[in-house]
Amino acid sequence: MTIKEVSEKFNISQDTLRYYERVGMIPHVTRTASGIRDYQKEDLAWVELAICMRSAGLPVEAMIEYVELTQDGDYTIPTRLQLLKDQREILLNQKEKIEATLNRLNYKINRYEIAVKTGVLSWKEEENV
Amino acid sequence: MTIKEVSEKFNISQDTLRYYERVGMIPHVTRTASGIRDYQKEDLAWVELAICMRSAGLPVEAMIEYVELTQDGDYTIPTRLQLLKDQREILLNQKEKIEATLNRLNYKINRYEIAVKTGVLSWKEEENV
DNA sequence: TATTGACTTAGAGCAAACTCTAAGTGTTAT
DNA sequence: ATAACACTTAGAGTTTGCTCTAAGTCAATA
Repeated sequence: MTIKEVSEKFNISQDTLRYYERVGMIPHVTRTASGIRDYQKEDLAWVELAICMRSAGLPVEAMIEYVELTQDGDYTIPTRLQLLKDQREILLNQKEKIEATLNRLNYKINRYEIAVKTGVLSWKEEENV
Repeated sequence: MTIKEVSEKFNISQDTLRYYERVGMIPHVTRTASGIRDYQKEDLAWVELAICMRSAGLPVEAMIEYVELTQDGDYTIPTRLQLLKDQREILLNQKEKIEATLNRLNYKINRYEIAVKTGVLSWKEEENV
């Protein structure tokens, strides 16, 4: 699979794909004899994983570390496990922040909807609940 | 309340507090006769709202727009309502991304934990599920 | 065969959200 | 009253994560 096809498949720019590889967020991609990227199944799996992690907001740096560890052999498994647990912790935290903010947004939206319907703002905006 | 106290109360730098005010992410803060910030209850409510929105990852730009609209009077209520709904949409989306990534992390963590316990990696790492 | 177009690299540029610096003013404790 | 420290502003610098540019190679088609 060419870089163009991968970029279209995952809806991500070719630049970003090269960047991910360059910084080590995915391992080196398979190349043709003339040095052109030819993504294999495994390469695609790494790309897909990288996109998933990034879309959740995990730092590029964490993925780089994880990839390095996987290249270093099975003895890094406990370290990898810890890394994954740390990232999970970050995501659980972020999820809570989002939920708290969603609750506030819902509250405000509800009040504004009543205000739009009735023409009366039924709470002090300054409260900023 | 001085900027120092507010910074300690919310665990956010004084620089960031000044920055939020400068770019309009919160309305102008009450000042003493000599021009020094003296946060009132309402100012604090804005700060707290700004921090909440930012912690969920919403862009500074959205808060700036919201603050501008609240300063412009009640006729902007329908616009504000739409803005809040848009931001809620973004957060719901982000929450889904996080949940998808959490599922993957949990799967991997589980496999690695078994590997650490049994000494056998029971799946092909390349699968990157 | 020439030219079009996809690919390559190295490295510069950019946007967002802070974060820091410099130069100066105000306030308070000894 | 003078040192120490908090405050002020304007503007420069930093980090992250891309994104673009330039200069060149390679492959396929008119």
